[in-house]
Amino acid sequence: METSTDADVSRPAEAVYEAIRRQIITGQRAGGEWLREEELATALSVSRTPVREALRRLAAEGLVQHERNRGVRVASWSARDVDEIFGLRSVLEPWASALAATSGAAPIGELASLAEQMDRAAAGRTPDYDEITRLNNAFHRLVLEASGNRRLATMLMALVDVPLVWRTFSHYSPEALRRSLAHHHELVDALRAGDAGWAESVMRSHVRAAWNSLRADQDRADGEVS
Amino acid sequence: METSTDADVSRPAEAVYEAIRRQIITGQRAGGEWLREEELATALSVSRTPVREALRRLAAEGLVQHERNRGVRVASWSARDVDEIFGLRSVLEPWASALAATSGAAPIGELASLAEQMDRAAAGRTPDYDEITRLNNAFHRLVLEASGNRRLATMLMALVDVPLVWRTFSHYSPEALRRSLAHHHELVDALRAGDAGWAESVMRSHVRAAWNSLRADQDRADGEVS
DNA sequence: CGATGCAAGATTGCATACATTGCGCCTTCA
DNA sequence: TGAAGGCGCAATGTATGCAATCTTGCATCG
Repeated sequence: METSTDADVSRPAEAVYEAIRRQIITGQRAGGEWLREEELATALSVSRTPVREALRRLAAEGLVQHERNRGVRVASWSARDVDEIFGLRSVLEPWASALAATSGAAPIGELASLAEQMDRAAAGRTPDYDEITRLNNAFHRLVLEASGNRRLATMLMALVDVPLVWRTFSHYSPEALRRSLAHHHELVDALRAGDAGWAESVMRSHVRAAWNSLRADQDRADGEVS
Repeated sequence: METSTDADVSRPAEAVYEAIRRQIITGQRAGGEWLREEELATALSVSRTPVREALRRLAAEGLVQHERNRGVRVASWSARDVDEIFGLRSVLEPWASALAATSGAAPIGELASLAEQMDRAAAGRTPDYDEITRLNNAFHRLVLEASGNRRLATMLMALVDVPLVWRTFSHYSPEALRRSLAHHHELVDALRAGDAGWAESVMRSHVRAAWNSLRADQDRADGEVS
């Protein structure tokens, strides 16, 4: 599923995929916006062929929607989508955490370091939400990989990346943010202790708290997320 | 994820996708076998373009593996793959069943009918495994759709379809087969009763029993599954 | 004035031609 | 005789051209 980091940019198809993906996730492309093959091709200095390939791939991941003979448009997310994604995450990520706790493959040191870095990024008067998001993603990714189930990791990473569009952390209240950061530390402790039940429970709290923050924010702003 | 049934065959790309998929699932293409674009194109009377599109799609679903500049080969499944897939199913399908029990969207009548048809297909001296498999898939598909979570349904269907390669039911002992069929009826009852906990539990038993049957068979035959 | 039909433009879908990469085999040299 | 290097074939990756389809604007008719 090749998510954001690394990837061989030397091949056009890969570079195009990364470029378009980036534009969507950073919000440069609004939800519902049409992605024209020709336009992207000229902008990226390639032909339509690799562009088409990238778009099909993004469609498979759910970041764009493909309409036959009409084109591809950036996916727009409804409250239902949020519920579906967080529902899945609230089932799968706790399980992944439990597996990671007993697999012995969890990189405790790295995870602890990431948790601390997030603390620093959140300190001060104006939290660096982009940095927090980046670190948080890396954290979750490591946990998933430590589960030992590659398919689980692949499926979940696609789900975890999608919400990037929502700038999740910027919706958090200061208190919710502090709690979220504390969860990370607690999860590290649970993993270090090899306590599957504890790890599972912490992660479930973590995901459901995030879900709730987003939902609370939606109720105020209502309507489409992206 | 467009699985087997329906789908517009009028468009070449779709027809090609279905054709290749069918060849893999029916076992006409062995695991590890190379799928040459040119060969498929001439065999299906289209150009390489739609063939490439179909192959990329199959790669995204995990049915084939793509090696850069070398080609695409049919995925070969190890014991680890079996564990990963059934591990995921044993977490997600019970949850889907619980959702279906309370959503009120479960098509009880259809499900009951499918369960009975499976009984008939399994009766007699020589069970019709292909028919049982087809009905079983339809059954699981309906349950997933009734969960109301489209992403969950999509993700799981890809997982449920993959084991078709393994001819799961032909590995069952007569007793295991009877139990599996009984599970279907019990699940229908649980759904009819709207008892989420019961539905979840039955489905978990169902999946884990299937997992065990496959594993027992593997221990005897050992080695690669496909 | 509104609705319908049609035609032109735009865009995707497919086919084909060219470029690039990887692999195997043969040659050659130590 | 074995290993290293290069050449040639085959297959994928990319570019481009053509056909089919959809949208849109305008003209025409009721």
